[in-house]
Amino acid sequence: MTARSSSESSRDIPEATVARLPVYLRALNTLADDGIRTCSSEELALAAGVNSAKLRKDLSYLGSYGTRGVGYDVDYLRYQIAREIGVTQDWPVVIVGIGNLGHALANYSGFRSRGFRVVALLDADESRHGEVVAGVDVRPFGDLEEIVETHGVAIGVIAAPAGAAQDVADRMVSCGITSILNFAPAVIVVPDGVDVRKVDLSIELQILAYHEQRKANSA
Amino acid sequence: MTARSSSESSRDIPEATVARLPVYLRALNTLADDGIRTCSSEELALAAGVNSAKLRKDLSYLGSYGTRGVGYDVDYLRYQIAREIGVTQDWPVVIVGIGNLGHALANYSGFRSRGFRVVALLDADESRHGEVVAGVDVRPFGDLEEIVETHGVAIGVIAAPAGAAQDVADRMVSCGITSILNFAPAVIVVPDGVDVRKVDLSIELQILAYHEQRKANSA
DNA sequence: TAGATTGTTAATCGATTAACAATC
DNA sequence: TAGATTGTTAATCGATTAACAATC
Repeated sequence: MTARSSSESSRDIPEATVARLPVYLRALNTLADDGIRTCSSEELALAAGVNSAKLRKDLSYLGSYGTRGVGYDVDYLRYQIAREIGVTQDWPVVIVGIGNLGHALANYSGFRSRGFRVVALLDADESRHGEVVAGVDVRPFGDLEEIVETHGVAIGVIAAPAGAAQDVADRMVSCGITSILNFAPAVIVVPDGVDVRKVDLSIELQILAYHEQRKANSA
Repeated sequence: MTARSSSESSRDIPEATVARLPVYLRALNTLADDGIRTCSSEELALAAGVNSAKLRKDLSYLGSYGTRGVGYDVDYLRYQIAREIGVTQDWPVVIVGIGNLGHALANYSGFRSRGFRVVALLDADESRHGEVVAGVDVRPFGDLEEIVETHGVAIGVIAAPAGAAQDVADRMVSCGITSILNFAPAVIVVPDGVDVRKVDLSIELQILAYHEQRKANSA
């Protein structure tokens, strides 16, 4: 009775599928770079490192973009996935915290090539203000609101120390940012409607250590 | 009939649980730093950002380390989780590729504090050999085998460009490395018995972009 | 038409969660 | 004993996968 009417065809794509769409997009880009114009689900699955049944199931949530007996047109599927993810548009982002990691992120070419444009680098350390990193000015944290408004920033990246992460997140939210990528090794709490994803470098190593330890024990 | 006999009590911890153990460990460290000596599953779950039922279920795979009616001893549980993960021991790691990201990883304090010791930084670029980053020498990629043997390295980190990732992984595997953390935006293929985890910075941003786009569409 | 490959079904598997008996 | 909180059960939910009908 309360079905949302919409001209959009795709609805409720499972989270696990959403997380894999960028992987498929990257694989398609690689195939395109190699001059491949058509591929089967088997070939694309191989390039993406997943099971082909899973790939077809995932793609079926987007629509029916393949041709039975033939496969997928690389360029066409690439465009459809990019559109679905939203990377056909430009996403201005701000990075807060310009230590080693912030530096690496600012220079990361993978952002720009996928429509993410770093419009500002913010740091609490006054001595760094005015510095230029990767062609972008380092500015005071207090400029956040102005920058968010000027550029229509919806996505913020936290590369600040753990102790500052919650404060940074609070300020981001109050300025209107609704998506946060958190590299600080700290849990941050945000209101409903704000998405947070986190990347914790040492957690990934710890997961490997766990399995490594088990290998050693069973040897 | 083929049950493995072992003095170890914990068996077959689900992957989803393994991935959360480091999060619990971090939360416990934070509590300990705040001088808190005992906590309930509710309190720890809050600090870790998970549901308390899930936390208790997760901990139950390790054993029975709490006290009904009382809660968990922070130090004791911390030790048990650290032991289970394997971070009570020292893990020598090598990092291959010393660009911006490799630089940031080499300097990342969260590694050392959790028992991961960067024993070498390797780079194909000869002009960087001899350089010292974060107190560690940058050495030729060809030294990998010697370093792995000398230090007993089991874990390798790939911070090289995407195009080099598979080659680096192959070399790591042939030198005896059995766990790889891959930061290169490329799928790498390894033999059975070798664990790979990957961190792709731009994929996380793309997942946020997808949700951001949906918020905009439904507004 | 014959061969190939998609898109979908349905079975299985694993993860989450609320509820509560056990017990400190 | 009464109150609190764990550890476990069982129900639910979501994700994966093999198999195959649909169809190019």
